Amino acid sequence: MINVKENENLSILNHSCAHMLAQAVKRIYPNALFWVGPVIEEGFYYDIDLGDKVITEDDLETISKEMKKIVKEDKLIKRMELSKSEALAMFKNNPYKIELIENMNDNEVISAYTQGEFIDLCRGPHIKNTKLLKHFKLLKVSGAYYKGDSKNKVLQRIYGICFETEEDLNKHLEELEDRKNRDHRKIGKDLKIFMSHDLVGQGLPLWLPNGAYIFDTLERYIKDKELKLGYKHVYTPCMATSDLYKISGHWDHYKDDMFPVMEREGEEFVLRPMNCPHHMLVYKNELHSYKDLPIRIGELAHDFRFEASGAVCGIERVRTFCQNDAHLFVTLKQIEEEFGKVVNLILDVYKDFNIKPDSFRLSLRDPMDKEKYFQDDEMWEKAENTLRKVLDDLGIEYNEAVGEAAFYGPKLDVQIKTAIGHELTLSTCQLDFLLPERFDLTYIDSDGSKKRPVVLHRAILGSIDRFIAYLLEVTKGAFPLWLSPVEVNIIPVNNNYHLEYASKLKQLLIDNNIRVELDSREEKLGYKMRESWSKKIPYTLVIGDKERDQNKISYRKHGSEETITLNIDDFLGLLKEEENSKKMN
RNA sequence: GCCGGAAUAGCUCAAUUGGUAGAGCAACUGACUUGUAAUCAGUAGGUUGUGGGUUCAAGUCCUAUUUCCGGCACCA
Repeated sequence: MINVKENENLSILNHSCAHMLAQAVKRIYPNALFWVGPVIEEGFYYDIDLGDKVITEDDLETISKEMKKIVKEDKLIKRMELSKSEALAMFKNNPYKIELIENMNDNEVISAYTQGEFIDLCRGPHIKNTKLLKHFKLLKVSGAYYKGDSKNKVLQRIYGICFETEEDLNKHLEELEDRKNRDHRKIGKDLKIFMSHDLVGQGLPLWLPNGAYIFDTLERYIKDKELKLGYKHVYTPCMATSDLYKISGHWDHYKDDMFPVMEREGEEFVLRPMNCPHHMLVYKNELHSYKDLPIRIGELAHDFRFEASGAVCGIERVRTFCQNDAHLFVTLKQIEEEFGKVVNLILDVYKDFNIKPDSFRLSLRDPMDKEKYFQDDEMWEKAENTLRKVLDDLGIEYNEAVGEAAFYGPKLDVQIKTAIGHELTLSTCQLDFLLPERFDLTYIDSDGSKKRPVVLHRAILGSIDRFIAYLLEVTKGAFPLWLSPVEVNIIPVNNNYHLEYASKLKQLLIDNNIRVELDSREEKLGYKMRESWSKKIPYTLVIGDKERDQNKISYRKHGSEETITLNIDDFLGLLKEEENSKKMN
């Protein structure tokens, strides 16, 4: 996928195209007031105040036509430089531009660009004339909060993209179309992974047998890894009294994003939005010696969050989800080593799934945000520097994101990009000095004194739900053998002659723990092959005279047109080997 | 939640300006007995998301609501 921002020529082209869009909008809506029109990874947009007017898809057509006219007019794009007072005078009718100008330094040279009758405040640079903007497309329109703050009014935002050639533009539009076919919602429906129903509710997916198999297999996979690394798994309730979250501090931050309180016999209960408080109590259940630490408590835990209706998306963002959660209780000295082990576990798992993350993000607090983050500068700096050091030592490339930390501590987030371009966190590891304080957690140190442990929160697969969404998109539903709900599909050439042998084969595969189906419907072979292919079953066996008489099997692998004939034992060996290797396609 | 758009058979989609809701696939029945990406014929399938309203007449217009889609905001 193209990244316009990383390509200097394309950036200039798209920025100029944003100006041309504004010019066209101004011609059609003379009262339009313009805010900003930046270049983004996927082209450009312009935020516009049109009063009560709302731009529709139809209006995009009209605006596009006007833009094409401007291309034909071949306006020269000229730069002019202004003093601050000249700029203020020139844009006096546009309060948005005035605001931008007022925020500039008094002695700064302010530039503006003109093309025909249109002028826009802009740093530049731009292309020479509008003729070069021929190959553009307006893509979508939406409301966007002024300055990105939901308390502000909504401006009209128009998105578009511009290329140097017609071919580049068409290629990009095709890619956009192709992304829709990789969307986990489409694949999840086609392959019967999950469903939803109005009567169950928004963001509450139902896992169908295929999806449930994948879900369960991932759970066993990660639990096995964790067991080997000394994790102990627990089961804790999906609910608790609201007091638990008042102690943890989550209540103050997130009560509006939780399902509302259920009250019975004078007690208040809530569905849990996360598991940290439960695990704190598990730790607190016994007295701990420094010799016991680190203690690693894990749980595949179902959580409930009342996500904003506009945020819910397939199984990628839901209102009930299963976290691959764990809390590591460590001494100060163990932080670095344990954090490093978590990062290594993440890398190990990513190797199994061939995951190439978009970025590693070190999420820091915003020191200005006194409301979200607990106030203890020393604690924050210590925590942030520790994470930084471990990442540096491990040689991991990362970017730092101020204001992305949890309220209780900084974290490492592994970011991925979905097929339709959402940036999401897959794995996370968070350092926390606060909750041990809130829950008064202690261990007895070697000198007999009580000490406070530190907590690492971590999720490797993140939420199983989101992880499956990701897998659906990168594999397009063609799962590796070990995760495939059905591994082998047997098709007899002719039921009259081959069904008996095919049935025996099926039983043999079942006895060897292979997930197998036998398609004995009275349909044409070609028809059944097509269906087996479209269900993305890894191995399709065709069983006829040859196989029956020689006690063999013939298979075709998903994605290949080659037919291979093998002895049954060899085939079983092949399946076992492929399953164990966890090889991705 | 905010700004828009959409909702028609299990799925993918049709239905001129308001005038008898259709097709393909899937399902079912029958015929065909087949060696690798759709055999043929037939049958059935719907209170057009839901509730109100306008009209002689509503899938189509108005209204409320639910869900979905595209963004924005949010994401412990």
